[in-house]
Amino acid sequence: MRHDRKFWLFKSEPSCFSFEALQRSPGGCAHWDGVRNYQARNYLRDDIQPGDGVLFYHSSIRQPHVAGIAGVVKGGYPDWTALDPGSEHHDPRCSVDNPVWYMVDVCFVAPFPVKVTLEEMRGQTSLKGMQLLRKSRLSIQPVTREEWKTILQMGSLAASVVELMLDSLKEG
DNA sequence: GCCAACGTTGGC
DNA sequence: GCCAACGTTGGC
Repeated sequence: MRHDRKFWLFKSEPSCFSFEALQRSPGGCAHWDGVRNYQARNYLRDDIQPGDGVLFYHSSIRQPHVAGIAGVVKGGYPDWTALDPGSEHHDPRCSVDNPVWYMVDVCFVAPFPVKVTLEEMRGQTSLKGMQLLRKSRLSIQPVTREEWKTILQMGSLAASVVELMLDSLKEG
């Protein structure tokens, strides 16, 4: 069993890219591209590894919530949308030699039988330390194993089963 | 739609 | 390298 798995929360506006859209993507997988914040970039480039668990969070809607679980299948590599003049994420400062921005690949793992809303998370004493509930507008945030387990429990997902699914994702 | 929080830009 | 101005995020 792997002991170095990390956990993350990825934010997305569902009108832009939803958890359901990830599920419908080819193979249930997609590039997590377009991130244009240095702190988030550093996590993508340096820390996020295949097999890591992702809480897929829907932001900027009436009831913000964690919609489900995704898994990382490919660690950080250059985000080519930054080089594409036709992309809305184009960044003219970037080149092949200096990509600046990075992305990872994620795959659908499991939806929450019960969506975990921001409001419910705020009500959980054990989640008081979560970055999401404190300051950050950061779109990629680390999540502790304890926070991960609490949120899975709130959403009626068995953490042990999800870990097995993340293991199998990692193995291909 | 408002606005607080906060990241980025650019003049000095 | 400071910091004011400005832009963006995202909950409400």
